[in-house]
Amino acid sequence: MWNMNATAAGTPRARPAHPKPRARRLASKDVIIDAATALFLRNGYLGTSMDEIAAGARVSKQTVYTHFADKEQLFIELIQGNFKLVDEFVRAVADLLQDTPDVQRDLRVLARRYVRSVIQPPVLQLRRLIIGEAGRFPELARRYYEQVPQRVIVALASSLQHLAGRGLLQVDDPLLAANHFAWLVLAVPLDQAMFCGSDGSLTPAALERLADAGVDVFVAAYARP
Amino acid sequence: MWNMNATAAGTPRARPAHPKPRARRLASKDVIIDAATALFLRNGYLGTSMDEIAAGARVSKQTVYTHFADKEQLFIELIQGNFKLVDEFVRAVADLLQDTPDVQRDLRVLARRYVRSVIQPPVLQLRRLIIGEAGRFPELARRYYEQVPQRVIVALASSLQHLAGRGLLQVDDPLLAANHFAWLVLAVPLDQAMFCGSDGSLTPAALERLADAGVDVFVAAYARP
Amino acid sequence: MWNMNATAAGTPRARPAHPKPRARRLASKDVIIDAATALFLRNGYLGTSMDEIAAGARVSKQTVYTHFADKEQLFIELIQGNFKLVDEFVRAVADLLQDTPDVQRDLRVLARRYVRSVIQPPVLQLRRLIIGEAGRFPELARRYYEQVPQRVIVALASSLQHLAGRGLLQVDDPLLAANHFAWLVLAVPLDQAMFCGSDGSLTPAALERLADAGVDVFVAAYARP
Amino acid sequence: MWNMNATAAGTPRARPAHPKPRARRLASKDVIIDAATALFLRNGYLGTSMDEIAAGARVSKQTVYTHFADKEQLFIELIQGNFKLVDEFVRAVADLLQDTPDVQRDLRVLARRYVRSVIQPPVLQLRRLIIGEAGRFPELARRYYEQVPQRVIVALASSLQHLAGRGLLQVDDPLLAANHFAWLVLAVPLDQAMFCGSDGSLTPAALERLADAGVDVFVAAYARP
DNA sequence: CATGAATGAGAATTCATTCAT
DNA sequence: TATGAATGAATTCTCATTCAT
Repeated sequence: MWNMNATAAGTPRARPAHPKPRARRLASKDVIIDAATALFLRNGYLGTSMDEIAAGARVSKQTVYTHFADKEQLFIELIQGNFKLVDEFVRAVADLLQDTPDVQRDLRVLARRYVRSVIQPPVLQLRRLIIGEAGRFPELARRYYEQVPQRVIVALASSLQHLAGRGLLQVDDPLLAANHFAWLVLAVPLDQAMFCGSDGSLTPAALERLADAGVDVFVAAYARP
Repeated sequence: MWNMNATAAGTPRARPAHPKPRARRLASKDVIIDAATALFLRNGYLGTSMDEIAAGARVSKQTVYTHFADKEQLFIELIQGNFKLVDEFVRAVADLLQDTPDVQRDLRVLARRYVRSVIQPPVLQLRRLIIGEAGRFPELARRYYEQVPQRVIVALASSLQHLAGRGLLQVDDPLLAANHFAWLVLAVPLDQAMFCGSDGSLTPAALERLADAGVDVFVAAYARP
Repeated sequence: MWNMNATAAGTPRARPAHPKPRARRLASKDVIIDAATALFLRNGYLGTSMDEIAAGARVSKQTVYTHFADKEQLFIELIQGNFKLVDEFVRAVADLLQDTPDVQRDLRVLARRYVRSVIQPPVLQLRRLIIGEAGRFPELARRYYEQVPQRVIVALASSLQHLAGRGLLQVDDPLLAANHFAWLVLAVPLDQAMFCGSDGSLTPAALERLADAGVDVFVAAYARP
Repeated sequence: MWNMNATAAGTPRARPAHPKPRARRLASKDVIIDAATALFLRNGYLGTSMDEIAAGARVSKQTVYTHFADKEQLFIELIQGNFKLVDEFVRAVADLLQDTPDVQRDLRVLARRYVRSVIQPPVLQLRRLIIGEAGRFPELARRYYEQVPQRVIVALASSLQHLAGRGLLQVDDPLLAANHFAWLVLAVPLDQAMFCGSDGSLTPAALERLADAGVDVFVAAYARP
């Protein structure tokens, strides 16, 4: 199972300092979040009932309401708990491009990691879910946009600017350049995944080829002449 | 209201030979589709009730069921009726690039038209809706992907290949090049629109700037040296 | 298919004297009755919808209402049309027992014919249907009781009285004796059939054994000493 | 009202230790069953709506659904709860015939009790209901047949065999003999009741005369010569 | 903190019946 | 006579939420 709260959920269970009540309390909240996440990602907001969530968490319905004011709050809290999914990749961006001797090679490495980190079922489902519920939760969608994909773009922009400073690239608008890089690399498989699930031709090899091709276009356009 | 069955619906209303019943009969299906479309686009599949649809169409609920077997069929039929939205743009692609003397200028014209045709509320809402319901209607999402965005890509690819034949571009993989063009031009505003609705900074001027910048990158990478 | 209106329905189709309209008129009513009968027998009164009947008769719903004022009338008319099912057997009773030289042998013959004529799917279904709807159509159930099973009892009683007159049986109350005969012979398989459908152990051989045993008891009790 | 869960339902009401909630909790299921039973017996399965049941039990519709998965389950559970109706009579059979000095007299006593226990509105309604719904609930009908009427027959057969062992009757096939006894005694009023409700000529005196006459025929045929 | 029972509003769908052609 | 479209009321069942324990 894909547990996006692995870190948060694992901790309290791992150290039962206060033997039962605390452990149980935290556990039940996490259990609820896990169950709800799985259901929301699969069936959407309206397609998921509080009954199903309680049943999935093996908890009474009222227990769900003890932890979350209502369905909306549960949904919002749960979705926001997944914003940290990109943290790792964002950290990697700077490291990778910092002092590279070969821009194109390392951009390829970065591109492949980028694609790999985004094109995985939970991330894609989350993206579909948030887009689909953007009408019902506009604020949430906006926050996701800013804190997840945009944070990656900002990190990329910063690194590209650094490379430009080293004279390796010609970058006038770093944010725009970061967007061009990101979409040249990611747009094709991501768009396909949005509509066709994971049953398309998205083999790892195909993803790498697409990423490489995107990097080549980027370099051709942005490399210092 | 945004009526995607304009052609079909318009005819009988324009020709009220048999005053009422005929008009009523033929009209009711279209009226239902119009009402349902507006509601589905705004509130999603589960967020829209058959009662609301009937009320919106000023028709009894059973009349809805006389025309459509059930909610799913209504949804599917209605969504598929919107696939023809891109027809016009697809036709324009070939015309625009056929015998252009200035590739970059005409690619810019095309890019602006492309962005303008996609970044408009009904198209965006439809895209959000289909992505959000891709789990519930996978087949429908797949068909949309193939018949709407992919058809544009195929048309673009064909035109780019033509330009390559004329020695104006260097294109090895026309489909990939078409994708690069499309996403360089469209991805930034489309992605933002998916999450942030139309309340972002998507002024026409900003859209044109983004489109132009995308074209420039494309040309820098794909122009014959 | 089991068409209990075979005689009535067959005639008009067989002679299309007035080519179309008359034939069609009569035909459509019969077709409706056939379809409705099959459905009512299988699914009961409430379990059968006018839509299904119209569909089964390949006729528009309004056509059904042209021939029958409403669902109740259709049901009543249709059920009453089946009362004549026993006519043949009633005629046979008198013939069989009139001048018999061997009472026990001919009572056995009669008993077997009786069981055979009752234990057949359409008759059983009709019986279940009328019993099940006796609360909704009490008058209809009463009429059925009098015109179908009671007519057989009356016929039997008359024949038994005749045999008593010939000094072959000792019969004080002919109707009661007829009932005793009928139920000794029929009750076991009929009761089982009411509850267990036709999937019980009601082989023809078993039916004959039961009938014979019932006749033996009857003769033991009613034979002139 | 005719409450077949008398035992189960009576206990909590009689002992209101925890004043309300406990009583309410346990009671509600029984209250629902009582209301549903009355309605199903009167109007049949399809003729009874869950709304009516809830209203009859003065309970919200959802409360009905918390106790019973769906209408079918409610119906099945409720019907099966009535199978124990014959328990008392089955116990009486053995007691009555065990050491009788006068077979005919005690068979008459038994016959009258038998008729009286079967020819009473709730039993008759239940029988009609199950026969009427045998198409929709074949398994339920089969179980009823085996556990209610057949259990009586088996008990009767056992007692008849006992009497045969004492040399008072001549019984080759005890089950068949039991059936003959049961139907000689019961068939006439039961068949009439199935079709004509309780408004027929089924006075207690008439029932006794019929029962006695049936016993006489049985004895005439089965008494040891 | 956790529970089982309860609720009222509303979901999709079907019903018998009628109207205009 | 026969039709297709339309209706309003009713169907079974589910929803998010709350109460008393």
